[in-house]
Amino acid sequence: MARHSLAFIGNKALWKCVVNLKELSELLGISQTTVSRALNGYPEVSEATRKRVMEAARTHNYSPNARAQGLAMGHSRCIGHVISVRDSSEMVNPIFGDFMAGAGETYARHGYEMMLTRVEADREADVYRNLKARGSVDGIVVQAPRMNDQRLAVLDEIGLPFVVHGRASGTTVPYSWLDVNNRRAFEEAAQYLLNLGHRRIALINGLEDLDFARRRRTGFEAAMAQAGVDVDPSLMVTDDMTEGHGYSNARAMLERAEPPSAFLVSSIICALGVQRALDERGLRLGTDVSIATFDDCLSYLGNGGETPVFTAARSSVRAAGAELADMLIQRIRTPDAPQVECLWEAEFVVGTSTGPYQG
Amino acid sequence: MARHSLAFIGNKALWKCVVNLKELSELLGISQTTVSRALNGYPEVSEATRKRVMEAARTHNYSPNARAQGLAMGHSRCIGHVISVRDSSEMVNPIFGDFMAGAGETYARHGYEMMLTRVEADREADVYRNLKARGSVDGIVVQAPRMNDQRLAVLDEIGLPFVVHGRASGTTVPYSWLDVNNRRAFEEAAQYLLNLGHRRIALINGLEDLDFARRRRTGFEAAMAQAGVDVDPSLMVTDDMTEGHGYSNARAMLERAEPPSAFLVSSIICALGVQRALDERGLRLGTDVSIATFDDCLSYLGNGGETPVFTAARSSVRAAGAELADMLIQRIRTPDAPQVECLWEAEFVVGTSTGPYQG
DNA sequence: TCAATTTGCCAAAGCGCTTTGGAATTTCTT
DNA sequence: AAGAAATTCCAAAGCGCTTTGGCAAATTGA
Repeated sequence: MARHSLAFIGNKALWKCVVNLKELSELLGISQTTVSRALNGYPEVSEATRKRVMEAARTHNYSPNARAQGLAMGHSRCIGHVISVRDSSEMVNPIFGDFMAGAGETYARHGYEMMLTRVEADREADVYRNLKARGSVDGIVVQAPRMNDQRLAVLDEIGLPFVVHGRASGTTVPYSWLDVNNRRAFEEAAQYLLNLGHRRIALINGLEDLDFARRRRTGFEAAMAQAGVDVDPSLMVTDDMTEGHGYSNARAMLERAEPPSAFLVSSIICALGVQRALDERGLRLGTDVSIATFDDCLSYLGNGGETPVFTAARSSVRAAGAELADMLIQRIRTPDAPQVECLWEAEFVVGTSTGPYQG
Repeated sequence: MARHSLAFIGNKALWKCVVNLKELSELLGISQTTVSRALNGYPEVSEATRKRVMEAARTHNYSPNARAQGLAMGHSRCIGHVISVRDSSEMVNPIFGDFMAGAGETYARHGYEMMLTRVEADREADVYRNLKARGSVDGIVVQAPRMNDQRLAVLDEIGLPFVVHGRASGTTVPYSWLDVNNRRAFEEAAQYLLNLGHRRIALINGLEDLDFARRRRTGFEAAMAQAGVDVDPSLMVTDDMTEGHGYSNARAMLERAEPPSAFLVSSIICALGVQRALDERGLRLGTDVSIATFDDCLSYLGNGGETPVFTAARSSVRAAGAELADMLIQRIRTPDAPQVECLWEAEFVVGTSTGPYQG
């Protein structure tokens, strides 16, 4: 057990950056108890000594050992996030970085760290069990819930606090969630396209075992039904939301006898692929063919400015990360508080990617 | 200290998922020592008891508490990654997700977790100090090193093992790194464009306080010089690598009296923006104007297949993550081993985004 | 056969922190 | 001035694990 030891107590020759409570207390000639209390703001210590202690802590660069502290206090001050990778596609969700940046901001403010685990998509439950058993995290953020997701039941059973980004239709356990009103967003977007005169509208959706994708389709179908337009099932595809899939699906549809005049797409990345398919056929975006999309406000894909490129239902995934982190921390602090449910409406913005149907 | 306690030892009514070593040993009527040794594969325990112990551990869902284990052993089995956010741009690096997925794979195989911290780009050193002082991580992966990056000196000083994704020109401390040969990659790409007859070639680079961006420019300039072509400084920009910046920079250049006939771009995301600028002006990609780019092989931006869209220098950031994770674990295990330096050559692929210069 | 190993197990110390239950010391009452 | 009440501090126990140093019992050697 190589522990960096103090060469000379009372001398200046302290080991850089590794002072522990015991050493600090010896240095000050005060008990560990008092030092600990002084640093943690307990009232049983005079302001004079508190000042002295805090100063010493600063000059000697003391920070309590996180593991020891956690062991003593029974928590880890750590939140678990899980990257699920489907061995089939190996795709990493592009929203991941922005979501984490948002969450990380909140965590930092509350003194939490975030712990990441990568796992194959069907073994997530094992990871949760393990994180709980090892006490590695105090809570978990569940991303991309699926239809009838059994993960929530597992988390509920093992008693690990969690919040969900999205919702999981068909799950019976109670849980806190934050979601965008995906149904409504896509209904609205579809209505907008319909109002422009489009009838053959294609839906390029995410994988429909994901709950949000299913909701989006529902919204799309509702708008179409309301307008009395039949949905051509062959114009609805569900696929990984990559640029490549946007391209290939759009291309296939455009090659058909009756190509769509508008596309409703699940993400900007995917929409860029659709756009490429248009370009390839010499179709002008917003004139010959329209695209509306969902926009997660990814930081490297700005779709803002005066006139956005893409007509879109917009909701910041980064803000969602920040808010969910807050919700989880509340949940951890007050486990008996009622579950929180939070439905955000997407903002619909009109860009240059849509235009009236050209007879 | 709410600790879930065992209701009835010896009875079936064990608290789900929370058995500790002591309880397990009492359950088995064996000392903690022996149970611990049995589970950790020490030889001082008979095969019979080992079997018995391991079975009990499995049925009772026992996993050692990570913090207690870490405290006793003096490590955290945890690797730190830092998300730097420049308050100016607030951009999250889009390669982040894929890099983490690659690294996570390696970590999982070796029993490490990854810990994420978000921090403003100029306060990274503080975070490193804190991670070290609190003992939160056993090592760190440094991403996106800058010119004369002082972070490496800090890490070296505080004795926290680290590896670097990229290199930091002007740093004096020794360190292990893995980098793509960015200079060469851009030299090769520029040469390719030059061989196609292009002379007015624009460089849309990343921020040049980042080391890799500087190297890319060097490569570009070398190729131009070698071909005897003067570089027009106004055709070289350095900016955040977003789609928006790709668009706006390309647009500005295309509006000029003497627009470039080819673009050399720092990332596919950025290249998509350039492409948009071309479309807007009715310029055909690969015919009227050529684009060559760097391709990090992001999982959601496939540029593969028979004929890639973009002519590109290609190197998988995911593979880099996996390899760097391996390097760091080696470094932690054998701190006295010599530093490892690893230079990967990008693979140059020809796509449809480039074509001969149209006099 | 008896000493010398080896085998299989255990009690206890320690990792660095928090917190309980006092014990001194000071200050306040009357 | 003496007892009550704060105030200020401390020793020690405990969080759940690993590891040291030993002690019996089983095995071996001559």
